[in-house]
Formats: sequence, C-alpha cells, structure tokens
Amino acid sequence: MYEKKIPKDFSCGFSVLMEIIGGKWKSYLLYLIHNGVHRPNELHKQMPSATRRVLNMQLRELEFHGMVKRVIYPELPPRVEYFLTEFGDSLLPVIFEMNEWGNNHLERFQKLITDKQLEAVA
Amino acid sequence: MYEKKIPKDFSCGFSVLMEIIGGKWKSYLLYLIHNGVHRPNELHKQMPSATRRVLNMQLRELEFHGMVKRVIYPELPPRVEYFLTEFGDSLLPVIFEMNEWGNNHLERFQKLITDKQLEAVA
DNA sequence: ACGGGTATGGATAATTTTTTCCATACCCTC
DNA sequence: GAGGGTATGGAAAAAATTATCCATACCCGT
Repeated sequence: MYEKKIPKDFSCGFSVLMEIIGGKWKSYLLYLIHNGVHRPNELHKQMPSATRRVLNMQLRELEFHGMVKRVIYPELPPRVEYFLTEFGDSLLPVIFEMNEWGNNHLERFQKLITDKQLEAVA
Repeated sequence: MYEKKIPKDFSCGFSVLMEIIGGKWKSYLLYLIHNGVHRPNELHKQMPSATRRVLNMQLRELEFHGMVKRVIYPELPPRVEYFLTEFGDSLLPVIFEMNEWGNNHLERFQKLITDKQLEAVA
C-alpha cells in the first residue's frame, strides 16, 4: 500500500468530495453501477480503456469511502457485485450536475483544445 | 511546457469539468476571486501552503479555459488583477453544490480517515 | 491437460502533477 | 546600494496517480 507523504487537508467539503470522486474512473464507475452494471467484468467491458487493476483499486477506495457495497456470492465460479450505498446514492445528483455543466460547454471547450493544437502545429 | 503523452478524452461533460477545476488549488482560486481577492499576492496570502509558482500556473490554465480574465494595469510597481468571466461565474453554483455535499458528510469522512490511521498504528 | 471463464493483487514502469529552488526585472524607501 | 515591494517563469526534484506485466486460485467444457 502506498503511503502518502504530504498530508491532505479535509477541512472543506470540496476537498472531501474530490478525494472521493477524484480518481480517473470513479465517477464513471458510480454511474455504471447506478445503471445496473454490477459485476467487475461487466464494468470492465463498459470501459475497456481502463485496466482491471485500476478498476479494482478504485472500487476498493469507493468501498472504503462508503460509496459502494461489495457483495460476494459464495459460488463457483466466484461472483462479486457492487451496489451503491445510500451514501453513494446521495452523490449522484452532484455528479449529474457536474456532468450537465460540462455538457453545456462541451463544444466551446473542445474548440478551445482543437485551436490550441492547431496553433502548436503552425 | 509539458506535453501530455496520453490523450485525454473530453467526450463527456464530467471530464471537461474535471479538466477545468481538477487542479489542486483551482476551485479555491475561483472562490477567492469571486469573494473579491483579485491580486496574485493577495491570493497567495489567503493560501500560504500553495506556492506562487503553482498559483500562477493554475491561474494561467483557468485563464486559458476562459474562467478568469487577467487584467494588467500599466503601473509601477506592476499590478495584475484576476476577475471571473461570465463563464467562470456559471461554474460557481456547481462548485458550491460540490462543497455543500462534502460539508454534509464532513464529520463522517474525517472519522473514517482518523479510524484508518489508528488502525495503521495499532 | 488445455483453453476459457470468474476475481484479484504484487512489483515495477510510465505518466502526470505538484513542490522546491533559484532566477529575472522594475520601482520605492531608507 | 541594501532591503523591500510588485509579478513571473525555467529547471529539476519529489510526490501521486495510473499503466503494464505477470501471477495466483478455482471451476467448467472439450
């Protein structure tokens, strides 16, 4: 386990939220689980560009933070399913609003990026 | 200037938002500028644990993304002030909602962190 | 026995972000 | 001219995050 060297300051709500959903795939994981994708392998199929390794790690962090619950079925082959907790559910409206703001300015932002790349080429 | 090697995917609103406010001090910068702290040195005094270097870099990114406007006064000693753009203003409600969610769960989260540290010591 | 399915994690490399250190340039006051 | 104020950025180190590679273990069907 990696030990952080610079202590983080969780004195404001924003920093807490960022600690919980700051990971590269976390918000998408929450979204997919909310949408009925519960098993690790299924989640991976929905986001092939992520590694199983990273998904497992971020899922465990989400579990540690109380956003998802990991249910192990005593079967063979092994089956595991993740579900949102009540805590995790409460986060969805925030994620949706964040996503909505971004969508409202998506084109403008993409144009910005494109123009910058053109400029770099020229 | 640092060139990214892994291209980012800005196809969803969430990723756009995270690109804009994902930096360690960016949301706090926006908040302070909104609250009337406009000059770089004043901003630094409000967040002493950040370096002037980092603040400058993140301010330039916020400017590039169109969230703040940098105004240079042709005076001596030099004076520079940052202001939120209309674009930046539209982001504030989202930041406030993120912060509010975190505040509502602040104690629970901090207890989680504390317990983990105690566990590590034991 | 081999290939495929499930789920997971160690070790290390690569990438990205942030920090640290030091440098510039100009003006003012003492 | 020494010390303070303003604003800014290069170079490199440190820290944090993510990616890559390979390994485990068990079961099923062929």
